[in-house]
Amino acid sequence: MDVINIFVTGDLGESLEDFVHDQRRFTFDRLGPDGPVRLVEGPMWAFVDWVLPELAGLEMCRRLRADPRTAEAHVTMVLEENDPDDRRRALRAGADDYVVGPLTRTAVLDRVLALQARTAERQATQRFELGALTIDMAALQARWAGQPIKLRPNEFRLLRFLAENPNRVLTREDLINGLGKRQPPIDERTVDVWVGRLRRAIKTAGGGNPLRTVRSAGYVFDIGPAALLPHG
Amino acid sequence: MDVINIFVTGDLGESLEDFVHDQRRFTFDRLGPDGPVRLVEGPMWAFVDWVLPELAGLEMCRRLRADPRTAEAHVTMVLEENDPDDRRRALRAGADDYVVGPLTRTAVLDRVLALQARTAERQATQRFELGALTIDMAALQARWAGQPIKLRPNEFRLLRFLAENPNRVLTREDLINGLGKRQPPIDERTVDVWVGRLRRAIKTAGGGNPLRTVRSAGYVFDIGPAALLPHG
DNA sequence: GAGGTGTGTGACGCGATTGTGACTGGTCTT
DNA sequence: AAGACCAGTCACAATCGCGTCACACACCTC
Repeated sequence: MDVINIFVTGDLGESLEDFVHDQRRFTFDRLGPDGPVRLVEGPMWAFVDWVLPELAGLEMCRRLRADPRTAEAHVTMVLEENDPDDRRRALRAGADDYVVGPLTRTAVLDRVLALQARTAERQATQRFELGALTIDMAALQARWAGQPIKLRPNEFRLLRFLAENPNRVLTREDLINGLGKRQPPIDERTVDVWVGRLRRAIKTAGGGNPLRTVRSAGYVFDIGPAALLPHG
Repeated sequence: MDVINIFVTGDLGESLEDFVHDQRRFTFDRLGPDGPVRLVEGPMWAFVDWVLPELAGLEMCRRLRADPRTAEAHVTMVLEENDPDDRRRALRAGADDYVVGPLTRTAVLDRVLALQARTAERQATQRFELGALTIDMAALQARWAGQPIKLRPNEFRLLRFLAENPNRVLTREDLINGLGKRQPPIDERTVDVWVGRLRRAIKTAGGGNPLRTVRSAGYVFDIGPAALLPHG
């Protein structure tokens, strides 16, 4: 079973316990001024308060990055206010991203699961599943609930690229670049046709429509974080 | 097309010209002791030599940070040797990072493109959590207590801008400018309609009303204890 | 070369989005 | 109490964005 180690500063540590969700075990630990209280194996996620009793959050952030035991951790800075300067400082101090507080259990799990899904699925290059959809990279074959989807080469590449970036709006430009079609230059509206054809192919195989249009922006492959969280 | 403006000190400036790579246009300029020779729009990247003919690199670095025209630039210090003390001094003087020279055109581009990609990735995963409200910039989606809010493009932009400046009264003019609608000129009363539509959308998703009207002034996104609670 | 498949593009039409003017009701001033 | 001022809301028209289709062209197969 996967183990995901979450470290938090501040009060949240007390109210969280180890538990299992979705085939993964989560452990929660406190993060003190001298680093993690306990050494662990596996991926680490750290949530660092902007203001700490003994130490500024930025300094904590830098220490995490400098310490080889924690240098690889994914660090999320917890801001109290949405100040652009603070955001910039946080990222510069080594944070990978940030949320604007207060930090709740939902916020933590939401964040970890969403980013986990995004990065983990991408690394399992051979075959990955997103809901009812299965994509087999080796066989160049996609299935919906076991039913094969008849896809043309370009449609498969499109589906693959969208599925590799779930829950993220990809502009038409992103998609053109992502499919490696920069040369010769492609009209952005052509992407609409690609998506239309892909949707029809999935539908023909009895599938739903995981591709959401975001007006005046692009397209997303939707797998809602709400679907991952039972308690909501 | 994206434009990336690169400023260099020292000799490199002569050998570089504007050119296009990877769908982006790069412009190269010299950085003199009095700052950039030319004013530009768009992101700026500065490469500062550790040793300069007229000026120490550290001092140049501080000047860049102090000058509002260049305060937002991404500053890379070019070191001759990999001395830890120098690196620390460079970062403390305001540099964002450093490379160990000599500086070649390839080094510059690699650096800029790599950092570009990383910050783009980070910005793409940005997410605010303001109490019950979640704004996911990657998915271009807002949620209230986990419940998706159905927003039209303009409403999303408005919510985003308000949430980026919480607890601050924004005039109708601020909002029009903040959404980038200076051209063609927009009637200020139109903002009232925007706000009305946004409020209704949040309410439809089961949310409260974090948008407070400030009579004869504008609107505020309220992040008070009351507004934070679901159904507040 | 004939037939078939895959793909990019322009055109068309529908529905969503959005700015605006008008009306309503509330609040403050005198 | 009357008037001035201000914000919420509605209906409507103009515009915009997207889905779709038919077609042209580039391949491949036999």
